[in-house]
Amino acid sequence: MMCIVLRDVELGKASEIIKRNAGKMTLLMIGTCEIFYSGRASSKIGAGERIILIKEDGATLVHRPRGYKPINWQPPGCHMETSFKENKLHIKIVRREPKEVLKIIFSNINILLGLKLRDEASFILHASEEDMRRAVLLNPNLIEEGFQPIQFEKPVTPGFVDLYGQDKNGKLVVIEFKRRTAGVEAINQLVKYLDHLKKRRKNIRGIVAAPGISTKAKVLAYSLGIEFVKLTPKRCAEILVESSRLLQSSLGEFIHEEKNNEII
Amino acid sequence: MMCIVLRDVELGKASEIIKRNAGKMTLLMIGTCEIFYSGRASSKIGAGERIILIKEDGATLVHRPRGYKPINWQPPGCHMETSFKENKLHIKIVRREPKEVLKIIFSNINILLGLKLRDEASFILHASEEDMRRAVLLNPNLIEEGFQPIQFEKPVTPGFVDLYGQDKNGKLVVIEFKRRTAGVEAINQLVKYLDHLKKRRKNIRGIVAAPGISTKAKVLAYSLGIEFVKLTPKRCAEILVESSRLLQSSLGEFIHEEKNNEII
DNA sequence: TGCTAAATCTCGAAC
DNA sequence: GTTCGAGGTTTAGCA
Repeated sequence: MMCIVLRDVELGKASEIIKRNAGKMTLLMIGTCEIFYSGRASSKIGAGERIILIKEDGATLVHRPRGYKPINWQPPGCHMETSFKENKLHIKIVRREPKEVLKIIFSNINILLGLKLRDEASFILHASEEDMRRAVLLNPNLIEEGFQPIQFEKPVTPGFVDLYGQDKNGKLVVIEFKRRTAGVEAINQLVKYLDHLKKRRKNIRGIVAAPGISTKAKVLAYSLGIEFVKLTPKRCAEILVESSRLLQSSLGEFIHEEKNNEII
Repeated sequence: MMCIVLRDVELGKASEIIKRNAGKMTLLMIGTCEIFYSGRASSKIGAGERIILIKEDGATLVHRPRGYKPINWQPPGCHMETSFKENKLHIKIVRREPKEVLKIIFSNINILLGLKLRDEASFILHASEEDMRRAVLLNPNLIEEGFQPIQFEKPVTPGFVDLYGQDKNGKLVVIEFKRRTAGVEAINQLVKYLDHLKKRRKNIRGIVAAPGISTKAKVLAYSLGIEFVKLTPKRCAEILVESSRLLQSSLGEFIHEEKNNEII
């Protein structure tokens, strides 16, 4: 990997290097700085030792020694200006719309890195609500015995991951999927949707499929006739992997990737 | 600042250094790795050059060369294990509850940093919804002419940033603040709250104070008799700074800090 | 501990 | 471009 590594670099020189490589390399600075932000909100923080990461696409992160979140940041697509004034290095990262400015003023840089990172790998994430839906389509018994899904070309209501079907008695069923413990909102969302459907057709069962249900949601669901079915995203992921395996015998290599998912 | 800087460190040695300093130093690794995650969801990504940041509190971030968000992460409070197996460096970061595992497997480390960062400065952020509320208290005309706020010791309903008052005709007014364009949820939230209040008292005006309102929310608000008042967090922040200035003449130095906010 | 709502939320899709 | 909903959301404030 091509990279620049400088220790205790003089700020004027750092300014040059940063200017020359902005947008071309990932820049990493570790040193003492003050930070000011103004835009959708405004913030400031006095001098302290921090890690500043400025990516090729302009995305900027300021990390303190603790915590998951950056204390300040700027999204990709920002423009950077640097200057060396009064023995301090000023870095200004500007976003156009909405207008936001992040100003980092270094009084000292301990470490300055310039990196050309190569990373073409594609990221794969499993077990979304859509994956849960797909798993139930593959294995309808996850909901209950005799459940038969009905698929439509397009979901009737956008922004509502759901599944229609009928139970063993032919009664219409609407399922709402949640990847996490279902709260009151989940019940309300389903009820709202069922109310809408019931204008056209009576006698619909509403089921919330989720790994758990909160106490309040349980009470509310009971009072509204909404049912709960325990279904974990993990189990669904397993089913998706399993079905991939079955396909493997006929399809061959396609699955190789999927198998790697079973980690730990 | 005390720090370790190593280039192209042999993986077995890296393992030793990481083990020795985990939880004591902020660790920064730049190199080629594969990553696996399993927990609330599961993910994987093949080999690529990335930046891995492991903080003293266990917070872990994996950054690719582009984008604001880390591709993988682990929150503070995690436990780390490292091992050197089959010529590769394995780092496992484990969260107890919920059970989550992040596995980083390095085939190469270009740069390894160990940092003892000192950062005791306190972070100050302005222009929250609470700031908007405070600005209206200072300058009630922001809502409308003749508006008079009524403050209670404690908010009547927790988890609802609002303000009571009466208009020039003495009618009760409830204001909900939003720092961004108000959507349908904002209207629903206020209506829900008003419905609750109306059990005791009729004739209440509901106002959403926000920098804008979405088309759907506008229609919904109109149909429900909810009013909209344009109010930007920026304007509110200005008012708070202004009022600080007025205080300055009598209070002296307290404001010095606030003035620094006007950056750009 | 559990729940609720905010966040400089970010991100992506649908309209 | 705007709006809307999901997110491994995270985080903070209370009951």
